[in-house]
Amino acid sequence: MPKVTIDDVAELAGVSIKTVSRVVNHEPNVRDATRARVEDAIEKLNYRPNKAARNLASHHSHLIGLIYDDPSYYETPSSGYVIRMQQGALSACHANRYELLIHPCQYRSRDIGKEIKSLIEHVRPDGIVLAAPLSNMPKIVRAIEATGTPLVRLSPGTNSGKQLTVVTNDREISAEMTRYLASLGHKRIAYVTGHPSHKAVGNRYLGYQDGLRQSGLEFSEQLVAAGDNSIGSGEECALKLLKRKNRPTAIFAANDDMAAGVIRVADRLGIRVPEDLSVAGCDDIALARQVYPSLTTINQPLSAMAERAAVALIASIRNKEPLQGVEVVPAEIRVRESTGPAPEDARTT
Amino acid sequence: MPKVTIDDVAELAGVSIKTVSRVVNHEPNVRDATRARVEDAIEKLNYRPNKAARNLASHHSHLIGLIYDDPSYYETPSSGYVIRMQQGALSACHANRYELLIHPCQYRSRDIGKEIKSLIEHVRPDGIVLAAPLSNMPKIVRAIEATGTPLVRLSPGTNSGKQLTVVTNDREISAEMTRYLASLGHKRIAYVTGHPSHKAVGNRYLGYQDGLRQSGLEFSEQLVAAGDNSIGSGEECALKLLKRKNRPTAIFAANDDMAAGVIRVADRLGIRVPEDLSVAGCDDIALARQVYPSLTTINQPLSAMAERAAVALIASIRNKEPLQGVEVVPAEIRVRESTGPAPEDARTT
DNA sequence: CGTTCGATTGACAGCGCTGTCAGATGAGGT
DNA sequence: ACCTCATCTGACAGCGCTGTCAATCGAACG
Repeated sequence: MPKVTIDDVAELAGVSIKTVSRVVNHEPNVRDATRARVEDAIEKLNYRPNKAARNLASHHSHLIGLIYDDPSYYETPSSGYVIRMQQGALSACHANRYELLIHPCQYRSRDIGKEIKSLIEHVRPDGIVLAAPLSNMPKIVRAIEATGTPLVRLSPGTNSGKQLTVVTNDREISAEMTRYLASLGHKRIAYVTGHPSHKAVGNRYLGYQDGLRQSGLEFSEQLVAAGDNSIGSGEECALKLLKRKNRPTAIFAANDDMAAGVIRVADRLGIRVPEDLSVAGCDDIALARQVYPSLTTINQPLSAMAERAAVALIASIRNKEPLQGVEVVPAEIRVRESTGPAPEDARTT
Repeated sequence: MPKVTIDDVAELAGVSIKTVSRVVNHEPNVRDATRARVEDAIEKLNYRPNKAARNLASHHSHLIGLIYDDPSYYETPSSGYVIRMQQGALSACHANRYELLIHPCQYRSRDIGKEIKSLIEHVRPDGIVLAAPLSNMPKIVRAIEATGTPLVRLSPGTNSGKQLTVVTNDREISAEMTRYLASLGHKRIAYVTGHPSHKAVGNRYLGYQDGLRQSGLEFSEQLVAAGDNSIGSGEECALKLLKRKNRPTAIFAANDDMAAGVIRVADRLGIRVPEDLSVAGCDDIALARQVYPSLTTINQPLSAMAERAAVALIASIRNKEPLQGVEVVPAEIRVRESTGPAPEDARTT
């Protein structure tokens, strides 16, 4: 691999190195003919710009940091979460000739603030994407802000405001799911709430209520059971809801694990899904496709959100414009086998 | 954040910048007193070396690439796999002031070779860790070799030899698991094989046979069923094995998914685990801890393997020594609830 | 045909560090 | 006191690129 430098390209193309630099960096003010000549030379020589030199001269690291909660401390589900975010962030970075540096971290550790600050000082990324639930922890957000590195937060529960925030439309899409169930003829649509500490999950509950209202159905505490996001809690809630004399014909759970629990209990009780009972979840985890019947659910556009965050970050670095506001990446309903028309005998009730 | 350069440190410490550089890079031939003085100055000024400048001057990128098969094309299980490798590689890199660049890729894509070559030429990592199953694909290995970048392969099925290879002791540990079952009094220990294309899984089968021999038990085709690594195939195999008149008292499956299938079937058949039947798996996926009873299994030291690979890579870059041979990272047996003493009435048979 | 002004191009000075190599230093031996 | 040799230290020349700013070009215009 004989090293090819910008000088070689400049010589072959008969221009100055500065012009080559302009072409490589897609800068304006290069005549088309010149650009073409330079591109030819680059092609011929198989020239690859040296990142270290570029970084040194430009005072940019061309690195984006993705900081998230280390999933290896938990059970699997969260690892899919991480992978998808990485994917989105990676594709945004690569499209812009940036690199992505991943940094899982344990927010429990006492010195997490110092740790992150030290990480940033050493690596000097040009920007940082901070994933939930870290995006909602003041200690961490402050540590990053203290370094002055541009920051985009993903799905923070609260909106502390300074930086850009990328969220999804939890409430609206949950309302839509509820309306979808209503449109199938369901009158008694129950809801299984999630862990109260999880903000997004709270929004889903509000969306459920919106959806009922929009469909002309009445909200009733009788049709709500409180889960904690686990499969087990989904089972308990299902049991509670399905043992009622006037049992619901549809159950909407705040996440897929609980929805899976509902299906499991229905199966045990001899209630057919979706003929006798429609079940809907939220998150579209792999499990949603693996259970039988497969689960109608709401996807979480994690990849798209991370991508959006990285793109915004890079754009703001380029334009030297500050990063602010809230960006919404819409989620979608994935209709699968677990939902269907309400049973005939329930439609009039 | 006023930028602190090496010159500032040199001035404060009253030495030349070269000496500061020596201290920062842990080079020898610096008097202890001098080193201490410089370290004080670094501390006082909160100096952080500039990576770009270092990379440029040293002709190293201080980057390690981790290339693996993009898990987002499959169902979840593999994402845990990726996370664990990332973890191991990350910790090795950070301990040595290297950064890790992740690169998921789809090996199906026709131009995968070119893609990887181009990636490497652009990024110029100092070394590459190549995960299974990519580590076993000649097209990919050749593409990397063509760039001249040092390479370490994880668990390649075959040993094409040139580069260092990090593997685990599949065969030995499977033999140990078999002996463990035998030591519990089991005489009829069945085996569920995995997908034949998967090399590691083949080694496990050999280990099973070794284990039987070492325990003085006879190998019998009657006690082997052929699965394909899926839960479903585990169920079929279990059905086949457990319907035999002289049914096995222990079943060892080549992976956890199939072992989970075995447990499920046993449950359906009213066979108690572990009282009537011991079940062992392999891989220690999250599922192994989630099923009831939890699964005795063999862990896959993915994190340790990736860490070892990165450490070896960095060491070889430092010493400019070539990288060769095979390194074995031992796996361990995780005893959980699914295995126990053989039933009394079977111990003599 | 001379001017004007934006578009295009190039000369040059670093960016902050490391490799090289020569020079300084000092412990130990004579 | 002087020499030797291993140890320690510093001067200096880049690494390959980008930012700055001045120079040049050329189409439009009077």
